[in-house]
Amino acid sequence: MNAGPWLAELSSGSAALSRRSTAERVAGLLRTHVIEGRIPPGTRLSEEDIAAAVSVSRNTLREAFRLLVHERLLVHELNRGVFVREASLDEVADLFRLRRVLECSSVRTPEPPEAAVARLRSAVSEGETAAREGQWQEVGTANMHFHLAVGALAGSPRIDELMEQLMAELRLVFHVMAAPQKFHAPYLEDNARICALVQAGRGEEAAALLDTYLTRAEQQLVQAYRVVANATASA
Amino acid sequence: MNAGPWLAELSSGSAALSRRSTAERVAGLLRTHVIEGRIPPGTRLSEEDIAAAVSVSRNTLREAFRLLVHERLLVHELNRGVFVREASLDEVADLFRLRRVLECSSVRTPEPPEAAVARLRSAVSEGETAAREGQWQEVGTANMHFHLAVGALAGSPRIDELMEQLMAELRLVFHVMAAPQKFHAPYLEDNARICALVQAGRGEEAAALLDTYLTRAEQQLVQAYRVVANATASA
DNA sequence: CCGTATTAGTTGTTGAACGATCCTGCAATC
DNA sequence: GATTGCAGGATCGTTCAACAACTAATACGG
Repeated sequence: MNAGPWLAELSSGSAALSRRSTAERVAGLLRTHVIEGRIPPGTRLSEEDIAAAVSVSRNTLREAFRLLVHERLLVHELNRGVFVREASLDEVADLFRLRRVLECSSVRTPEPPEAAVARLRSAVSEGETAAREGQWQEVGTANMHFHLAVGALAGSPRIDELMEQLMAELRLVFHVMAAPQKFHAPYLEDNARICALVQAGRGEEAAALLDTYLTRAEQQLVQAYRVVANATASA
Repeated sequence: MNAGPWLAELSSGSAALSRRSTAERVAGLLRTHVIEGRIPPGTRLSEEDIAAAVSVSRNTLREAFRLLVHERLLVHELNRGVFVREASLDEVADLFRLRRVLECSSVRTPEPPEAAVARLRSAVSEGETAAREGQWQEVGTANMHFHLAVGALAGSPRIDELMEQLMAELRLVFHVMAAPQKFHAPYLEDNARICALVQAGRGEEAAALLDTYLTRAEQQLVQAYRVVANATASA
């Protein structure tokens, strides 16, 4: 019996060890490509070409497509194929609406799990050091980690999953901007303030701050969007 | 160019006209069977058998499965097949947690779209007439319509979609109960009260009422769950 | 009685095939 | 000149058959 400390470690590893189907692995591959903007929004993903490129059959590739369509990274048009999503302004607004609901309510959680609070703290410091060193790309991912940690305060697997999806979509949207590098930097202070309020148990104030924060971020993003829209319209 | 007012009307109709793929139609068929409890939770869905039953190929059926797995009505175990979901108590609790977040925030929406408020009213009266006539099945669906309408107050397509998914799962969960018929009847009064508060613009009070409402419903459901768990354990 | 090897049944994945649908370009028409 | 109609080609939707990979159940041997 004698269960040592390696038991938990082992079971946590088993999750990673659990083999995944080919379709899931292909979906993972495509996901990173799409999220990191390597495939521009609006691109049609040819079944034949991609199947050949990753050397899987068309059928399995189609299963991978279904997964990513459900994650809203791709859109599927019958008899036309799948395309990298081009989010409209309305869709961006809706994304932020849901974000606001989830994050503000998470931050109000009376006694958030300590693990989530720790993640919040580390995300804040991660962002600060990255900013000090001028690594704006890292600031962006730190900011994402911050918001994922905010979602985790609710202690809900479902909300965690939703937040991951929202953040993935958001990263996709960011790529329409000309210089997303420094976008997140101004929000570092707010992140720290929100983190402090959460630790102090002042969830209501944190929620209020987060609400205005998200409104501002949305407006900034929408504005960047309009610029691009005008540029492409005049081109 | 002279675009008349019928143009918008026409384009709105084209959405309904959009044909659906075979996989989606099969998914729809399976969905109703699962939701209405005709296939008991835990059942394994054999690819071969079902493919033959609905006369589609295994590949197409697998696509349909993927859709329903993403809707959380089925679960997929690698190399073992897909099963009708058996929700654990934790999962039910998590479902209600998300429900509470979405519905309570929706009900607080400052100026909800009039169409949603109308749906709210009609759902209330739908439930009342069904109860008067003793049609408990109908009371259940009216109650579901009520909560969908609550979600619609936010005016967010995403939240609408989430609510539909949550309600579908909930219907699946209800089937573990012995007599779900009269389950919803006691909530009719609360529905009417919440509807009135929303129309009066008193969202905060409506949210508070809804919160206790959902807590009570969850506890009642969990209790019913325990009964079944004991019954199956002793069997 | 326990553990192991075998076997049967199911899922995972492939490759090819064919009909259905969409897009492109060109000719015909007003 | 702009719109309509019509090939032709390309791509998607779906099916089918086959085999590899895996699981679960059975039979076997200690």
